[in-house]
Amino acid sequence: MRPVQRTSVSDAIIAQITDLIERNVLKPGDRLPPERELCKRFQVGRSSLREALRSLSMMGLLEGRVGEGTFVCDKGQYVERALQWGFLLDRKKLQDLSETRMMLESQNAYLAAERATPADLAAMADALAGMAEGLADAGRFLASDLQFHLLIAQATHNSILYSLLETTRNYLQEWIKESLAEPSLAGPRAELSLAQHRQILAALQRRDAEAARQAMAAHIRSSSGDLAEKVRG
Amino acid sequence: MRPVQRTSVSDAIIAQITDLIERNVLKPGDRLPPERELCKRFQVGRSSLREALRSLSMMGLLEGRVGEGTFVCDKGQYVERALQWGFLLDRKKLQDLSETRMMLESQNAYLAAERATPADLAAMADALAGMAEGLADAGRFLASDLQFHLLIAQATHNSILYSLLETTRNYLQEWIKESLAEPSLAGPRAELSLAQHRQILAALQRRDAEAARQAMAAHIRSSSGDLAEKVRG
DNA sequence: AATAGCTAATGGTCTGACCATCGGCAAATT
DNA sequence: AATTTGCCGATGGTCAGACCATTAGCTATT
Repeated sequence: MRPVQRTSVSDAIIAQITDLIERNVLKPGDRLPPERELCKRFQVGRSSLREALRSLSMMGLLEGRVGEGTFVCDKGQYVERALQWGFLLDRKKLQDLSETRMMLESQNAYLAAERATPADLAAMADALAGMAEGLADAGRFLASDLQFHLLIAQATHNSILYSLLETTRNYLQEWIKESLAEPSLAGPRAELSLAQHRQILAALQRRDAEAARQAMAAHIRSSSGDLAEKVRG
Repeated sequence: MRPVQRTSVSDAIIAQITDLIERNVLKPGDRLPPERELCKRFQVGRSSLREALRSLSMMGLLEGRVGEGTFVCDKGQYVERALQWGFLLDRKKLQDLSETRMMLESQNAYLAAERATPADLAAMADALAGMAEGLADAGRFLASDLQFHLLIAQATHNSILYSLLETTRNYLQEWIKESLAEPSLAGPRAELSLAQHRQILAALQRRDAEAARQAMAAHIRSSSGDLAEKVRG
């Protein structure tokens, strides 16, 4: 004997709708029939239907707009979202996260060197200019800094890697803010950071993947050195 | 002026409960108060509460057992729920994911070479022996194979990297099962794979991080070559 | 032609009810 | 005394109906 198959109504609805989206019967942007209409078609109560729709919304498949209807989202964020939930629980491990970030950034630099388009490189140059102009303005400097790193991740043209870096940086952001509050970033440190970024961009421009990776690794090591100490302390 | 903050009741509940789990107030295995009790505490209707609980269940954070109550899942099970949607990946995403996995695995090998304890190495040797014994049994061979890779990730002693690798592999495996036929692994391919694993372990044992990374990269490149072709086709 | 106001449709929420299942307990059985 | 049986309350799962807030589209007023 084996455990009997116990199916939940909501799960069945979720399966059906997911199947429709997979088979492209429901295309991104399409509008679903109203909830009350779906209730009649599925022969279920509105609660069960809504629980199903809610779960699908949470997964990024659907989006409900009050007064308008329920729509199919552009497919794209499932995996990223799942990965995000994935290590939601281990967030205490800052050191691990920091290490992961460093690995992502250097490896992204490696890939970006091979794949960056002229437009990607131009955008990075812009961000670098923004950093230079913001030498006196810590806020603007850091914004351009962040943008530079995200542009590199974007230049890998790998959405998973981009989203992973984005997520790790988001988690680390609060501690980064803490370290920027100190005057340590002002003056020579900012100029060092800028020089390192120039080095990275130069490596990318001449398509030297290994140099790009090492430059990025060196940059992060030096720029997050005291961050690591703070974490340990 | 800016758009006013429109908060949904369910979302608020989801935020509160996830926060409790994150802060470890709710530990894995714990039982939540009954739904009707939670309704009174949150001052919300049961529909909204249930929509929230359903979403959390779908994310693998909670598990409802009829007649018993709602429980916090042990962390780790959330991925299994999520990988149900693995087939929604398009080809580009699969390529990206595959690339991410390769990067994670090789980098993990690098770190593992520096950090693996004797116990870690012994466990890897065991897994390798399991592969050797399972040369005729595809199921056992693959299980030992997977275990070997997870052991390497574990040997980094970085929970984030481990969880990331676990997630990516789960996603890929779900898809591999559907698309990749069995016979390709039989015979010489399995022996090649085994030899590559031996090479990796040897590099780890002599603490040669760079060699470990390259050996792992080479292994994955060769072992996932036909997968990549299938993805493109 | 433009605006204000109305109406119907829709998602969001609440309430109360019923059902199937599970755990625990007491009575009945061996 | 140990085991089985049957029952009861608690609980999650489901359903139906109602009300609310928001939105789009139409209508009538300006």
